[in-house]
Amino acid sequence: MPTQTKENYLKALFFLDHKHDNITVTDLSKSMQVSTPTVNNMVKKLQSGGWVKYEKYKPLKLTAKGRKVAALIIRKHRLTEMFLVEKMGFGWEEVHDIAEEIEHVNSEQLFDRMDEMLGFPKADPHGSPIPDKSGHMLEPDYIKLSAAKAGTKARLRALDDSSMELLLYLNKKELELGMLLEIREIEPYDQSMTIGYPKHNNTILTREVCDKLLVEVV
Amino acid sequence: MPTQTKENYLKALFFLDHKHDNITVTDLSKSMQVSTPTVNNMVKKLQSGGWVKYEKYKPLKLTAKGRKVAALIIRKHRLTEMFLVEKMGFGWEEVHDIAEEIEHVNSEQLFDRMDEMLGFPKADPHGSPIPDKSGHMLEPDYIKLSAAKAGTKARLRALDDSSMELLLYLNKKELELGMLLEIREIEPYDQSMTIGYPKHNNTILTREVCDKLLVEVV
DNA sequence: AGCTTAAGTTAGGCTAGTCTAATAAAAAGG
DNA sequence: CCTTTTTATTAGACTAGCCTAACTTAAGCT
Repeated sequence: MPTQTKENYLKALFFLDHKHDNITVTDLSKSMQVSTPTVNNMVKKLQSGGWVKYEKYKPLKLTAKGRKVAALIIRKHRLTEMFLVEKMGFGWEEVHDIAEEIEHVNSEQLFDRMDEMLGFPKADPHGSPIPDKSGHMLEPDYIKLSAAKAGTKARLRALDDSSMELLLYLNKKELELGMLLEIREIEPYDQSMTIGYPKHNNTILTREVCDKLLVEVV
Repeated sequence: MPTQTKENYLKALFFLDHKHDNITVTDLSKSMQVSTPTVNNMVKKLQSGGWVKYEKYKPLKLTAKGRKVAALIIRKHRLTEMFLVEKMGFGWEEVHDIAEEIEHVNSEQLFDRMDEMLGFPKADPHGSPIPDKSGHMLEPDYIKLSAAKAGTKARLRALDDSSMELLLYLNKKELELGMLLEIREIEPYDQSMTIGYPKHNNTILTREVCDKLLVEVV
């Protein structure tokens, strides 16, 4: 069992792995908000534990074991977020920090029970997939709204970033997961989009926002 | 904000405070399962933080501030236990260890929400009182069943010890909080009691067990 | 009261996780 | 391809928590 700190490093590595192909010490240090020597020191320990493959001056790689540990923590995080929203009435913008702490609780039973009570959900409140008990997670191939053409109809399925700021912005715009969006117009100058969706017929969203909305074209 | 470790020391001090009048370094070291030098070192830090009053070779004392911090953690612990039992279907013998971890989660909202969902309970699943948000807790003056006379009718209200072993034993005997107990007979030789209660007319409980059952005479 | 035992304290050392400063290797760019 | 810049590593130090061994103070018992 890795310590709580090590679990956080593994989680960060897991996420970096899904973006870049080559994870550098610097990437991880930025993601963990610690100095590079700290990361250097830590990856050596993570290697001794068999969670990471590390060779001097080479990119970092998660081992299968490390990837599984990370996925199971993400599972606990996302189940917790879903539980907080669905069973305890929290808003989707309030749950991240709480889940960040509860994800380290050592109790299979607790999370299995949440899973059961939630009816074995496949995604968390932000649309991110929940890994199964063996650490596998299927990532639906949603596209960014910003990549869709004018006239497209698409359902909002997930967010590429669940920062409090974005979530509060979407709350204000009354944009929710599952809603059907229709791209009415794309402004050629700045790629901002005019979107229609329930209760909002012509809302303008900037490129920056559309980049973070993952949709399923219908 | 004390660290998680310090919170555990304060909690232990709080409980010791309710038993002995003079808390010694040795008491705390036994309760925390660490060496006396470790405790010695820690109480100095707890003093700098203003949670404990400490003078060399003198008994340890919690300050008002320390007592409040401890009570609030106990509040979080007991609300969590209650939530796990009432809202998530756990058995009263399963919840201690999980609550031991969740009690350190830093979110007033989480515990307030539990409190609300539970209807502001006054006791946890083992009958222990739940401190209020300002750290105050009223302890009902239940008596030990072992202190009652033959013929007494009393309601089981709380346990003086919630070890897994006792809880599993009580499960086996189908003894639950709130049940009306009637002392049919007390064996003079070993003080074991013959008790009647729902579905069990003549169960013998040893002195050791009766010492841990807190009742309200009716 | 004086000696013995128990309890508390100090000293010094260990791991986990962090840092800064200095150095070494790799990558980038003329 | 050689120099500069960026990135990675090493060295050494610090805090939080823990330990054992040695020593000191307090308590307990003739």
